[in-house]
Amino acid sequence: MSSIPPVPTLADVARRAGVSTATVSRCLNSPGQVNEGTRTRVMQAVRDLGYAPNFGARALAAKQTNTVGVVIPTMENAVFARGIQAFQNALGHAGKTLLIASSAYQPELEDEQVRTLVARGADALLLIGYEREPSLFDFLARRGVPALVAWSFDETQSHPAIGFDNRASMEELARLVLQYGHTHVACISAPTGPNDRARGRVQGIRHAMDSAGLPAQNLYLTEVDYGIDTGAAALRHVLSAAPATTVVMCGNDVLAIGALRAAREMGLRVPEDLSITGFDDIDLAMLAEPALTTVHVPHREMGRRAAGQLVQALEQGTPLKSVRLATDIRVRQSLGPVPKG
Amino acid sequence: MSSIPPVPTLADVARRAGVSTATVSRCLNSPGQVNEGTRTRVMQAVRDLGYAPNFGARALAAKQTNTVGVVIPTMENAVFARGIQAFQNALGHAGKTLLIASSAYQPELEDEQVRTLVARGADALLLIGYEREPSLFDFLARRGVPALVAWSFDETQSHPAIGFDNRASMEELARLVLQYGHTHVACISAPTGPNDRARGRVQGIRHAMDSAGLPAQNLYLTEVDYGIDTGAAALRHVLSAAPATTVVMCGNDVLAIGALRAAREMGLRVPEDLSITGFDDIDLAMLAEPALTTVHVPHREMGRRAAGQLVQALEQGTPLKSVRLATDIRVRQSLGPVPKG
DNA sequence: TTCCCGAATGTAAGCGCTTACATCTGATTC
DNA sequence: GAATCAGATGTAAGCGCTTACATTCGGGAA
Repeated sequence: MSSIPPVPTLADVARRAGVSTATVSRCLNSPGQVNEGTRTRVMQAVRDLGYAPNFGARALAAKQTNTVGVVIPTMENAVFARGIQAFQNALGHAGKTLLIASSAYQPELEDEQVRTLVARGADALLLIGYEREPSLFDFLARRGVPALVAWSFDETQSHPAIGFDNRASMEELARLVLQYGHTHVACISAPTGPNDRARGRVQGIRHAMDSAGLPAQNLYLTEVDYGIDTGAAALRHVLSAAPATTVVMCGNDVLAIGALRAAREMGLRVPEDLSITGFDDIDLAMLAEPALTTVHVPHREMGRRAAGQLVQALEQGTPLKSVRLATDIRVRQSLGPVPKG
Repeated sequence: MSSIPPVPTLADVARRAGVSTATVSRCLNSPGQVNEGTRTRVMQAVRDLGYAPNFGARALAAKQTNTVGVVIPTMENAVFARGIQAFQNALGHAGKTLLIASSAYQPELEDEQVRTLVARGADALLLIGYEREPSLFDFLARRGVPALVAWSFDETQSHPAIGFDNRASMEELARLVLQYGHTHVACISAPTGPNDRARGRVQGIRHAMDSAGLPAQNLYLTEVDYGIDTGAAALRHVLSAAPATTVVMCGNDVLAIGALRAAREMGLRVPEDLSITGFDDIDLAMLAEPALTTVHVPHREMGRRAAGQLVQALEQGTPLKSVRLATDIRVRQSLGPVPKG
């Protein structure tokens, strides 16, 4: 592999520039401390040799890796891709690199991946949602790894988080739905078991209906995995299991798009025969036919600010603070009044 | 921060289990070598102490980080998100972690990010497209870092790659388009300057037209940045700059979706008044109205196989091999015959 | 001129782990 | 019962870098 010319080390550079390794190290890390002439000589040697510092050695000696980890359900969900892209950009500007692990929505994997990321040298972490073993947070605290929860915000939770209140946002949308006169609501949700975000959204609907004096059985809830096809299948199921349904509130836009497609395939007009809503406001939401009424979430801002906080925590030791971001309802064509008759 | 109980080290575990550090290390890395009784005792100590290995030390001593890097234009493009997600999954199964950098399509950033990734300890790399300084490949070779190009395949290039032939795939689609009788083609492409994939696609169209005996000026080419809105704007521009156009071939589906939207806004029926095609076959392509005729690319397979090759290269020293993946045309409604009259 | 001080540089001690090699144990063989 | 051997474990030498501390040197103050 690394045949004749072995990878150069700091010592090689030092020898070539006629200085000590300490000076080379200083040139690289705090150039201000080094006399200009020396510095140019050293940098030349670095270039000549094609030197690049050894990561492990640097991490070991400096006790930090300049790496931040994130555990994400999946990048295939545009919602995460968007937020994480912004997160990564901001991190890059601060000289940090992103380490990614994905859990494929399997909760038992999540905790393990957090540990893996820490073992892989993550200086700080971003976690999606609160849902994890308390011992995990202990572990992170003990190791001094700042961890910020994102995509969720719940004032009853103590861990610092940046996100929005899933429950309140969905409740707001549900209120709007009820104003349109709907009384029989179906909800197609992602599995709520291991997912505080999905759960919060369902609670929001429940609460809005409750406040409006509608009985619990007027909400028909079904849980399916993430996907367009599963959303489509769920719509068919809902309409046969709860035929009185006049509006289907979906836990996210992808499910809603699936539902929309199924409705079209079944010959139902949206919103004349059936209303459908989403959550997230992905690009697709606006492009769908009819365009989807949904909850807009500031994913990019969330990613950017999450990075900012983590970088500050790492560099200045600033403690993490919870931030609640505002969401807003995007009223488009997929929601309409209750069909007459 | 890491207050009273300092982070435990291998030595702490060894002491508690009453063995040497070597034994603990072996328990962790090759458990088979250790007597079962000893192993349970050690593992118990590991758990009691909440020990997790120090990454830097491990990397330094073992000379590898089990980390693979990728430089990606952006995760917000579903095409990359999909492939990278599959890549990451496969890597995870092999015990490797993914390090991500994104270039935001800025070529000058790319090379620097490759170096950063290497300095951050990436054992191997995945690069999108061939387009980079030759010295970069030298650098990687000298450091013994296997690097695989993805999303492209070009037999005239020597570097190992896994991907598809952008030129040939687009040429195939263009042939189909010409069969429909179109003679005045417009192409909305991503910037071809720093992007061999975009360039290949344009060449494919050129070549098909050439073979069909159509003059070069019958192709109107415009280049715009990635995005739905830019695609929409480009369509308006194309139709005013080249009014004879009867088909718009877009360099990717996102641009095509934008074009579709603009056409709708302009009151044009697709495909009756104007045909539009895409490339990539993202989810959106099938859901659009009308559904998009496009080139289907096996992104997930590409990601999975890229991971496989890199892992093999790392663990068995298997040399990287170029793989050409097949694409196929998905004929849907957005392409139709030339409008009469 | 002598002394002191700060800037520039050098010296060397780890950082926590892996691993080649050495040692020890008990079973197996003759 | 001695010799042999394999399996289990211990010893200790680094891996390449950062950084506290030591040293050197030149110039300004006294």
